[in-house]
Amino acid sequence: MDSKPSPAVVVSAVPPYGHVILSAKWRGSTLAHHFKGVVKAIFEEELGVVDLHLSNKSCILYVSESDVVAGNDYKRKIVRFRNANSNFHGVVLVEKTRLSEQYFSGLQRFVVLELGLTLLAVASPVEAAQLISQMVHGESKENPFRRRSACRLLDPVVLNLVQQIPGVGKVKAMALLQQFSSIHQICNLSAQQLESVVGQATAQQIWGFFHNQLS
DNA sequence: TCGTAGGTTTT
DNA sequence: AAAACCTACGA
Repeated sequence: MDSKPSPAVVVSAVPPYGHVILSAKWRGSTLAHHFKGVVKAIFEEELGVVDLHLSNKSCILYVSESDVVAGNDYKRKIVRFRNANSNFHGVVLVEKTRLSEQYFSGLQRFVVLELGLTLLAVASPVEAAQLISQMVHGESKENPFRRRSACRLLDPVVLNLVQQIPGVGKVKAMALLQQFSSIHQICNLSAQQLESVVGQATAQQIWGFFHNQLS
């Protein structure tokens, strides 16, 4: 069921779950056509330089094969895209085809290294639609397009285990793993060594947790 | 899952 | 003493 009377007023640029907002110029395009049945498209006239909004606070700029090959000052466009959407996670979706692949590494250097945006390559509009569908559907689950607050270097499983130690919460678990990197290491530390990271009371608690056999 | 009250630890 | 932290509880 396509809902044709979409609201004329833009309340916000964040679509409801399972939907994407895309700029009106995509109406009737191959890309939009392949959303059918998987994600719902809401067309919006004034989206500025953005092509597509996802509800996970991401917005997408689509760079087509012809944009790349013709050099259509897409760089200027990407810069405007980045500047206009500081609150969102900017993703540049580029068509990497036989014709455009020779320009890809240059584009990659520019988008990722210089602008700090995410770059995703697809071979065709159909593939782009599939990828976007996956991004939309993966929103509720963990997905690689979500902004991560914590640093990715710490294993979340290990982090959780360390937090099971009484007196140790998020902050101290992070601090401990930053300094000692493994549970195995932490459990062999003396209370004095632990005190270099954590306070005296907590150091005792941690040492006790590993060494006091509770009855 | 997220925010917060209330008690404890750290500085 | 103030700031930071931990935990448990309720929306």
